[in-house]
Amino acid sequence: MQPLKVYNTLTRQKEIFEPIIPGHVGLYVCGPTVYNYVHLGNIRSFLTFDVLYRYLMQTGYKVRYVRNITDVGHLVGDGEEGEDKIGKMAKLEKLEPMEIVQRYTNDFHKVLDQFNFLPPSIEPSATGHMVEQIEAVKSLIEKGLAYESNGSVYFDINKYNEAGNDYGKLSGRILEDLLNETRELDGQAEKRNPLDFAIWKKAAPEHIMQWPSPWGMGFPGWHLECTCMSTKYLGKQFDIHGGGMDLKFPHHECEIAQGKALTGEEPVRYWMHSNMLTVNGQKMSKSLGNSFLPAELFSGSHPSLDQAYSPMTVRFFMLQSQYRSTLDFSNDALKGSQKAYRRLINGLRIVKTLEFEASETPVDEKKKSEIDKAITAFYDAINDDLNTAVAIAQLFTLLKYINMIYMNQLAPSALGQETFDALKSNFVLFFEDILGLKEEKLGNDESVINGMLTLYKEYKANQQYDKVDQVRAYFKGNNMTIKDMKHRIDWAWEE
RNA sequence: GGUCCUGUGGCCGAGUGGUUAGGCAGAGCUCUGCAAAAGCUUGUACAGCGGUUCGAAUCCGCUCGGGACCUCCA
Repeated sequence: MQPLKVYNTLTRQKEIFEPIIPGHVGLYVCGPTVYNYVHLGNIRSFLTFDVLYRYLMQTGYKVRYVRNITDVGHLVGDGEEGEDKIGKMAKLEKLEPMEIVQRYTNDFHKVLDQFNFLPPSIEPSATGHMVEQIEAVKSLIEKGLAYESNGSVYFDINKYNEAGNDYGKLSGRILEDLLNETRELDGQAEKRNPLDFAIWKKAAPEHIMQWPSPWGMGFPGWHLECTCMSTKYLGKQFDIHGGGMDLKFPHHECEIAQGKALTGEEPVRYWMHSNMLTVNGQKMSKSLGNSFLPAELFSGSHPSLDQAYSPMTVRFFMLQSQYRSTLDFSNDALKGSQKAYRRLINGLRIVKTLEFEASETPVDEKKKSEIDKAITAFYDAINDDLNTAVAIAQLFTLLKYINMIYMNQLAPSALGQETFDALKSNFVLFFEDILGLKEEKLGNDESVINGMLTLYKEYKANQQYDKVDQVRAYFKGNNMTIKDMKHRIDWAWEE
């Protein structure tokens, strides 16, 4: 089996993952700014790191997974006129800022739960770390890497680079290029260099979220919270930092600068970025107005959807591509995923009931070897920078054998006890524990189903075919289908 | 304009220079009262043009198309 490799944005290549402390992993992922509902694009990046988190734990690491909640400091614009996103929504909706935060945090948690994401180990909020942020600003000023200007404090890019650092290395920016392209933004006059970014912003009197500081009333800059919280909970240097591609610049670039400036250490070993979800080839984003809310997807209420799609269908759909590729979102693609996902959950139901039976059938080395290979290939795929698409392909190989055994087309003993057991346990492990998929109950409870199934058998035995058809129609009406096999009769979720 | 990514069969989507990715849809077969499910078989492919190579979807160049970041965005 291959060792785990991840694509490190910092070095632009896949690297073998080696934690700083053997057996332990510190993982930080940028969470949402809770001023609005999370949309589907956001979900993709949380999904990527949910799978990573699950897999790391599965392979025996003790993982501390920190994912923040941004509840202040994220500006609508960048200049002096920039409004805090939370504050803006609070004004619009005539609510306390913390009501906004609570409402959308609740929604966020609900949606994540629907998608079967594991909760992080720590979920810190920016407002809960005001002291740390103010201390960080003080410290940066003392080090001469930040300066106060008209009640705001800015990070000094030139000083930082003069000290031997390389602002722009993560996103591949060249300082002069950035300077040439700088636009006329409000508040630039306060800065020594147009590229300097705010670590503390002076608040106008009417600004509803503000805190006292040595520089007057204000609020922290967006990038600072992640630096403070990751350092506090994971240390000066930690293993993995994740987020969407669109956060590379400026957010993550600024995090590196702040971290390095504060502690003298490179804050992160492996930077991982998930790619964008697209709609008709274009990035899904709130500002473009082409984003889908999870709730709209689950109900099918979005105008461009022609049916509802369940959370697990969507999760599966996203896992069919590799996280560093863009993924295009469409009805046709989702329908295909729904069918494929239901085939797999039918397999999941079946595999849990399969028992090994010794028989005269000799071991079929070819089949045995194909299963063993698929299991190894699954791990190799995940280890190859979380290639869930290739991993899922292995699941279908395993599914084929599960179905064959179930349909009496293959005797368990043809695989030998060991491979049979591996088939059973790994299918469940891969599907539920690593990919984080689960069976969704689509219809009635089992007692009703079993009663109807008994009726079906009776009608079938009596050759009452019109009644048989009625029972079939009942099942179909409940998202199920009858499996009328030679040796037994059972049901499955309709695909 | 700068930096970077990308163009795979009807659709989605993997692909480390030579060996079937996979899924969905389509066709045929087995099974079936008829179906469904399941299994088996199967067609259509690497944007275009050059180059490197014994051999390229994969490397290089050019052309055309799509996209991302450079401003808030996962």
